[in-house]
Amino acid sequence: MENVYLNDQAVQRFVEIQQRLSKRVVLQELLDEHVNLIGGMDVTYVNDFALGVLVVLDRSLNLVSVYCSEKKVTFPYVPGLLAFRELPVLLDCFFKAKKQGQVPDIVFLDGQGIAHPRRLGIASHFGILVNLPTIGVAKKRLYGVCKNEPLLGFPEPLLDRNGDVLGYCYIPKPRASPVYISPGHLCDPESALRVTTKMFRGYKLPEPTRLAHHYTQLLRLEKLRKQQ
DNA sequence: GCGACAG
DNA sequence: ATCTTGTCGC
Repeated sequence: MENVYLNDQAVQRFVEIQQRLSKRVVLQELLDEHVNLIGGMDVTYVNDFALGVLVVLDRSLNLVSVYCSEKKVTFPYVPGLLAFRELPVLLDCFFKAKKQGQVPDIVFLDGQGIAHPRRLGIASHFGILVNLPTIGVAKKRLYGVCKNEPLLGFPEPLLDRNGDVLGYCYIPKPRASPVYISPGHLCDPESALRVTTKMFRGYKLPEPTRLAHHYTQLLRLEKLRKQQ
């Protein structure tokens, strides 16, 4: 069920959905005092299954809770269409948290926000669907260019073809490759940078996504152990 | 036509 | 993302 191929017409259908949704993305200042409960999400894969995690942290970055979900994968990985592959399992995690009355004030996702060909990376798409501020922190670049190479602790603007700032390329740790920070929804590039730089604790990734990735790997080991 | 291409 | 060991360095 994983060998799903998308022909050009199918790709175009999803691209049009993104173009329509991207008009709903709101870029605005996000105040620090509105960031108390912090969410972080990630997804891993085991054969045909996607395993998702939502971690919730308090403003001191202490872990408050972990929500997880498992879904069969029904969409292939296509650069630019990542959200259609990962959103199902992520939304399920989010709804579990919501049922517990534990909705984060902001959510960090592993991937791009508006630093995307149609300004609708997975962080923006998720933010629109749940109506929450989101920030995307990706380990690789997808779209946009930097004028210079970033230096440790000195963000370098990530620009689109018109010179508009999409986000920032940033090296949080010595000898680490940069991460790409961009606002998803209800946030702007400057706020995304300011809030995200407060989330680093000595690792390449900010605590919300780093912890989400950690729990996702634990789930993966558990899943592999059960089926062998 | 040739690269680039989140996870 | 995943497949995978050792190794350099603090």
